[in-house]
Amino acid sequence: MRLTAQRRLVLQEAFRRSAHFTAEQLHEQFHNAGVSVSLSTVYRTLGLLSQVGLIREVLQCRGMASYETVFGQDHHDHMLCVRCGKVIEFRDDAIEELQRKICREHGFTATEHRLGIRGICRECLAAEHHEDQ
Amino acid sequence: MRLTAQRRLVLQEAFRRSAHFTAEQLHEQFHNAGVSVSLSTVYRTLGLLSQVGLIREVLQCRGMASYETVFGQDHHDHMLCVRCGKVIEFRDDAIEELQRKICREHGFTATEHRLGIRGICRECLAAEHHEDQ
DNA sequence: ATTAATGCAAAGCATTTGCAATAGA
DNA sequence: TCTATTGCAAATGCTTTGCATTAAT
Repeated sequence: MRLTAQRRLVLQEAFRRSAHFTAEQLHEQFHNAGVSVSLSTVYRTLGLLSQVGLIREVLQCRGMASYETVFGQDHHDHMLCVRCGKVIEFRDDAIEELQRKICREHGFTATEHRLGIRGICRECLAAEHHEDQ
Repeated sequence: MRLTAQRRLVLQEAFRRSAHFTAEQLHEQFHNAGVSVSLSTVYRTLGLLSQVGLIREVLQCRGMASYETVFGQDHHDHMLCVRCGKVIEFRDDAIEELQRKICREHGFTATEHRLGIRGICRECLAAEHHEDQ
C-alpha cells in the first residue's frame, strides 16, 4: 500500500472536518484549492479509509453516502431534519445497552448499529408556523 | 386520483407480501404472471403508497430501496445480517420510549425513526466457525 | 371529452470499473 | 524497474422523467 499525494490529501481533508462530508464535497474542495484529485480516487480512498476503520459511513439517506472521521470519539446516533438537512448527533447509554441486550437475545454479533431519527427540527418547525399553510 | 388496474395490482401484490419487497421484485412478479405493469408505474405507485402511509420504505442499504406494508402493525426495527442478507425484525418498547424522550429534549418532531443493527446472525457465525479461517 | 396515468426510452445520480498513463517503492 | 495508483471516460444499478398514447371518470 503506497502513500501517495492524493491519499495524503484525502486523509488530511477528511480529518480537518469534524462533521459529515461526502465524496463530492471533498472533491470540490480539492478543485477549489487547485489541487487535482479525481473523484474516482476520492471514492477509492474513502473506501479504503473506512475499511481500515479510520472513517465511517453514515446515514446514506437515498443514495448519497456521507462519512465522518473516527477519532477515538464515541459512537453516536443521528437526527436528520428533512427540511434543512441539519444533522443532530446524540448518544444515549441506556439505548446502547438495550441494543446490546437485544443482540444477545438473538445470538446476533453486531458490527455496527445506527439509530436514525428523521423529522423536523425545532427551528424549521417554528419557521413552518410562521409561513402558515 | 384514479384507481387504475395497475395501481390495484401493485397494492394487492404489496399487501400479499408480509415481508420486505423491492420494486423490481413486484415488477418481476407481474412479468411472470403475464400481466403488464411497467417498472416506472411500480415505482410511481410505491411512491404514492408510502406518501399516503400504506407502505413504508426501509433499510435502503446502498441503493436498493425496499418496502414493507403497514397493516396497523407496530413499528419495528431491523437487524441485518451482512453475510446472508437475512433481516430480523424486533421491537423494544423501552428503546421506543427513550427515543421519544430524546426528541423532546431536542425539540425535534420525529416523523420516522429507524434503528438498524448490522452484523452476523447466529447461523452465519456458526458456519464461519466451521469453515475456520 | 377531459385529464390523469401509463409505457417506453432516455436521462439522472452516485458510485464503480477498465485500461492506458503515471509515479511510488 | 516494477507494480500499485491514478485519471479519464465509459459502464453500472436503481430510480426518475419527458412525452406521446391510453384509459378512467
